[in-house]
Amino acid sequence: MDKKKFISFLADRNLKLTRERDEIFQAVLAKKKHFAPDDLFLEMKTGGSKISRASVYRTIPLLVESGMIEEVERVDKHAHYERVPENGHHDHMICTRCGRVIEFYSEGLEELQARICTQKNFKGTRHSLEILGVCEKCGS
Amino acid sequence: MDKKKFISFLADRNLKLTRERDEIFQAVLAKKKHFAPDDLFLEMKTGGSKISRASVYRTIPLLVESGMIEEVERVDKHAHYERVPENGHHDHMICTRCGRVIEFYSEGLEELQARICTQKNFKGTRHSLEILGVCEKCGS
DNA sequence: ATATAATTGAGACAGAGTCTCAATATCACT
DNA sequence: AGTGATATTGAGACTCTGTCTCAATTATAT
Repeated sequence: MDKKKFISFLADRNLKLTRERDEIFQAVLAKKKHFAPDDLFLEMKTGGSKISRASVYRTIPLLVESGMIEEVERVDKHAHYERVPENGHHDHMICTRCGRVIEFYSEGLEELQARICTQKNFKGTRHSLEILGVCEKCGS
Repeated sequence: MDKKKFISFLADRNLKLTRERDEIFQAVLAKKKHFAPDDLFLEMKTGGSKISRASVYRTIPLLVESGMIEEVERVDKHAHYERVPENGHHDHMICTRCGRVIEFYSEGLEELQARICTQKNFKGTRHSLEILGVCEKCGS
């Protein structure tokens, strides 16, 4: 996902590339891990930006729709996002003791899901799989 | 999940079987579909109970831990739960157009996940898989 | 340069869920 | 059954995430 793609996404929908959207795009680009919208907003503010909470919350769905980020686990009460990684989609294991998040990807799992969708005449576009349990370190 | 199991779950943890917990247990038992905690609370109130919101919110994690209910999809902003069905666990497909929830179960999917957990030395206890997309009816 | 339509920020608002603490209820043990 | 130690409750204030409104501002096509 590069900026050109985001700009053309906006253009396609008659949306404007404003300074605010650009700032948010950059801030998200700098994110290496999961983040919550409100944290992003606070970080930007702290970093000197004049952005408003509303703009952050308004822009996030655009980033999702343009394919730059996706919503991830909600162990917590509120939404979390992460950049769609270059190396593609993955799922998560979440340790209920220490909160560690382990990313994994299984081709077999993806294929099996696709097959199940076909069976049910369901056009799956994305999915989220979270396995809760206890990680190696905590599982003494 | 019957009441005896819940009672012994409580006993194991030095928790008391109060009238309130019992009321909530019964109310949840009567639920056939997904429900949100706040709705449950309001229904109980409307039904004449003197229960407090705090008690409902406090009891729900106990029902989850005792295996009576599990948290399900969060397309919405808040948590939803459903009774763990007699016929066992299942996953969900969620139509992003009409909101319909399709339940499905795949033995293969379960096994594959178990295998992945083993590989990662992760003790999976439960999982939630939601496939988002467009259902048969909406996918014209 | 201008017109039009999209966008912004501030802050009020809404809704879910949590917390506090004094009053009360449960249960194990007589 | 009575008692004491401990768990639990309800009310409502509070927090936090997220949404909405609307007048002022800004991006873009022309």
